[in-house]
Amino acid sequence: MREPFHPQTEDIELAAVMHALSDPVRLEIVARLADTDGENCGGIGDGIDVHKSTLSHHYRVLREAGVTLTTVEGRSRVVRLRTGDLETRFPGLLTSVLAALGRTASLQAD
Amino acid sequence: MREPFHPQTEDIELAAVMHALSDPVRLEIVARLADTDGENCGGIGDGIDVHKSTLSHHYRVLREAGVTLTTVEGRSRVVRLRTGDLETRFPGLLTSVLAALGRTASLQAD
DNA sequence: TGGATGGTTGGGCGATCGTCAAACTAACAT
DNA sequence: ATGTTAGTTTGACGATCGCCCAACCATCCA
Repeated sequence: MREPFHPQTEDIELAAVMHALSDPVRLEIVARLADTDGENCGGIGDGIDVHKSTLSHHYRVLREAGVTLTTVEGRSRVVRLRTGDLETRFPGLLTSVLAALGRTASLQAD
Repeated sequence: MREPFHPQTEDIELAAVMHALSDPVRLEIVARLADTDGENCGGIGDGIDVHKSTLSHHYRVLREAGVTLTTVEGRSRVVRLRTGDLETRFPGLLTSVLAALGRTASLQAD
């Protein structure tokens, strides 16, 4: 399958990022991505109690807002936080959000 | 008039704050509050092109999320950013948002 | 080729959102 | 008392949201 759409770093909009991070399910996803060094934790819906299509929707919102990077690996997807891009675009923002979630940002280049 | 409802500092929720800061009009309001040392800039709708009731709605969202503090002064309201409370609850968050808006946080105790 | 796996897409549902308009309330001035 | 000023509240509107279900599409393995 084609690689899905991702905004360029400079096209990431603050309002879109804030909106993406305003939903409990998406915050939980982001928290888990932070736990696993920015990578998706094996199977796209690891214990979050929503339908898989709902989860797919949330992953899309995060991706299109520029929060995550989704790459296709065979028949599964790997999702990573765009830690570096976000730090470039909005310094300190993701770090403080992760801190608020009780996580630590593991800064790495994307 | 009665003083309106404000959440306690410890009751401020991340998702609510993120949601409050995910709308362009509200981000503009926050940016202007940051410009005027956290205070409302004379007249609650200073040049933002929305109806006054819409503006009132946005001020309520910000207040109930814990982003702003609204006090009644005669027949007008004074709105301030809850800079200190937010820094306590979610360190660095408001600062990075204001930086993203091209503003500087003027940290003061509320 | 066929079947299972992993995820997306589209439709539909109720709920919430941002907006405006109109009515209302409270504070001040005359 | 009357009017003005400043803002809230209520109700309505279309748009979007989060959710599920069903159908679909790719990929991999037999």
